[in-house]
Amino acid sequence: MVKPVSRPISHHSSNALQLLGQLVREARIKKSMTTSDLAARAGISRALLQRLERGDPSCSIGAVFEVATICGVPLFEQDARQLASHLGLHQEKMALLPKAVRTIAKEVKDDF
Amino acid sequence: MVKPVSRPISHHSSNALQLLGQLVREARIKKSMTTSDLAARAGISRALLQRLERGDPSCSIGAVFEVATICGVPLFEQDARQLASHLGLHQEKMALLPKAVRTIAKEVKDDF
DNA sequence: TACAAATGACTCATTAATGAGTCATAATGT
DNA sequence: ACATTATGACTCATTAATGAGTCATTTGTA
Repeated sequence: MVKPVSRPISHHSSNALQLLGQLVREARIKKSMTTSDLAARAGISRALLQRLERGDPSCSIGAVFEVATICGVPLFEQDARQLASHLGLHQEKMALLPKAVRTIAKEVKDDF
Repeated sequence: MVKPVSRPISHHSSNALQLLGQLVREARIKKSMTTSDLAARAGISRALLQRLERGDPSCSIGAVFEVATICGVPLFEQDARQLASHLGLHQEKMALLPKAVRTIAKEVKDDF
């Protein structure tokens, strides 16, 4: 009965996770919403919201982003319209990139 | 055998998810890493990485952030140091906020 | 062109996340 | 100060995510 080791995570990622959680919490309080309120609006359980705000890495990103959106926490851009247009631009941009990455062939012919 | 309806998600959240996935993919290609390479470095499966890049909302945010970090995709700030300091500032800031949000008591005494 | 490798898109078994519930404690408004 | 409500922190059953594997297709290069 050993408790399985959780997925290792870099310090930087962990910081980002915690910051996002705090931003959500701050925004929630600023809007005078209870944890139950926000959870209900986001269609998730209160328990999950609590884990979100704590910066739990195992939460689904969909849930986190949805909550952030409801609270008005900016995900990438300040403005939603910018987000949508950025998505479009990137889609066009991606079309120009190579479809597959080619790895340097591992040293052939060194069998002497 | 009905396929369970996936968690409803707002358009805005969906956009953000897809954008993040594309940024990861773009960064990966720019660094000439294969999906297998990046997945291995992040400690996840190739299948999960593919779902990440597609913007799948069900992926764990820990996996997504870790991959983004490895690729050098900025999560919030441009600079990692800013991220860490922001986290500190927010922690102090939070100490000043109310610990609990109080809901207006539901109309009492309307039983006539 | 032909070959080797990368990608995308699946299935399925296993593992982990989520929801529901409970309890103790802390915080708020009256 | 008191009553009420919010919060935090658990457990556990259920549900969904993840990893491993496979196959067809596409891509880049010799």
